[in-house]
Amino acid sequence: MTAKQFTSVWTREPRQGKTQGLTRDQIVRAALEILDAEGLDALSMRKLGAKLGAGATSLYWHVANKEELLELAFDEIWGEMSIPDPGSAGWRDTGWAFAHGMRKVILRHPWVAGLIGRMPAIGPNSLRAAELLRKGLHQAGFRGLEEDYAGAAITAFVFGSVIPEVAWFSAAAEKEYDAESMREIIRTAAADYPELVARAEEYTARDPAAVREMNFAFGLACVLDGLERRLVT
Amino acid sequence: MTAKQFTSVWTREPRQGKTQGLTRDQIVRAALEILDAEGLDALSMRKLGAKLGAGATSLYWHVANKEELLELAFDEIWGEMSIPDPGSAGWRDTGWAFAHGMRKVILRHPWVAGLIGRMPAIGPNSLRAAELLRKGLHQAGFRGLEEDYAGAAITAFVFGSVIPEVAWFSAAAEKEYDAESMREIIRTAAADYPELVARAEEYTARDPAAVREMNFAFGLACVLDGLERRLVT
DNA sequence: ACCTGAACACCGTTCAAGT
DNA sequence: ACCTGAACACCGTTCAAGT
Repeated sequence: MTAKQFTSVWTREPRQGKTQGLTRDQIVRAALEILDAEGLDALSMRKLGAKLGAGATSLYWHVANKEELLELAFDEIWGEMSIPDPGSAGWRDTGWAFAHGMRKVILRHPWVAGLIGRMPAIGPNSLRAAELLRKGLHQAGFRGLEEDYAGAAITAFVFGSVIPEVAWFSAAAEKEYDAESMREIIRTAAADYPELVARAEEYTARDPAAVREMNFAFGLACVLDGLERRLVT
Repeated sequence: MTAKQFTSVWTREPRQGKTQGLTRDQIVRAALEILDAEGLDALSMRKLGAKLGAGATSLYWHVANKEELLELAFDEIWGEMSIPDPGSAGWRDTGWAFAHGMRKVILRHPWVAGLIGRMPAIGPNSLRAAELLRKGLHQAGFRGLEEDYAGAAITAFVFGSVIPEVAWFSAAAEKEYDAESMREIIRTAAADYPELVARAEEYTARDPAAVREMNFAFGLACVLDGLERRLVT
């Protein structure tokens, strides 16, 4: 009945590595290498330990568990996002750059897609980004809860766009599916809905990267238009 | 080098259960019970087998692997979505109802959040829903690729909103974290960003379910406004 | 302070064997 | 046609023991 205490990597001091042995940074860097090269499912404590020339269980000295290690890795990559200071650019440009920046980071590190929403984004890099977005929206004129809502709308759209995007291309890539056989499956599965099939055919006939870009730009423009309208009235 | 053939549960006939033994339906229903009661991570082939009074490995006669079993379960729940026929309602109402319907389904079955984007949504229920959305947007006036983009914008927003929503409350619920200790962590982690902390305080001070509802409604209205504007001009 | 190895309690899946 | 059990190759994590 008594509620458990919530704890977090971000409010606990890392154990201090004087000079010897492993450091938390080293571990996170090695984890990122595995994640980038082989994906989320490929990261195991044993494999990570081996890569560092240590036993798997040694890692537990530096990190409470795998979940917290992933929190550290998750935050790390948001450091790559370059966001224009909302002071100089207009809020709409800031939102645009923010959304595209997030998307690029996720496409560069597809494994994050599997972590989004699973962990609190309260690491330093996540917070830095959140603060810049908040500042931009505040300058735009949003106040109080609407400041949150507006920011949530943008990030929700980005996450919801990019998660399936990543899943499709990384599944297709790592399993090397034949594109034509995928189309064939869709044709027969959706045989009852000819218009849906027609849409899928046109969609897949073009350069996939370009279509996805346009898809993203279209939706983002909708969200930003909606926000703008909420400011005017 | 030769690309692998893509296969799918949806285009393969289920092995026919004459009268005896397990059926695929039975397995999927039992899986859904475990998923609803205990969540995605709690579903294992062994546990599912035991629930059905069978060996874990018996399941592999009816289902190729766990992934395909999850595809079946994933599609099943979209059957609960009731969508107004776009013929009678206006497209904006259809979009609104569609988005809220999706959200409700996900909140009722939080485990789906972990599957979104991970599998092709080409089961019968998913397709039925997709077709209704497509029809609504077509009637609204969208044509060609914009029909896809408009639909993708709506679903992206819904998924991106609901995934973190589900993650937070289900993590908080199942681990029974003390709400005050979570606020405390945020306060110290975000100590450098007083405005961000202030936002979080206001956000968490209110009835969480109501705030999330408003958050969702706000963002959805933005997306729909944006779509509307793209129709007019 | 840091690391190790053995051990525990799990996984998904394959496959020869049974009925 | 359907199910079983043993087995394989893994997991994350704990903990007493080492240095």
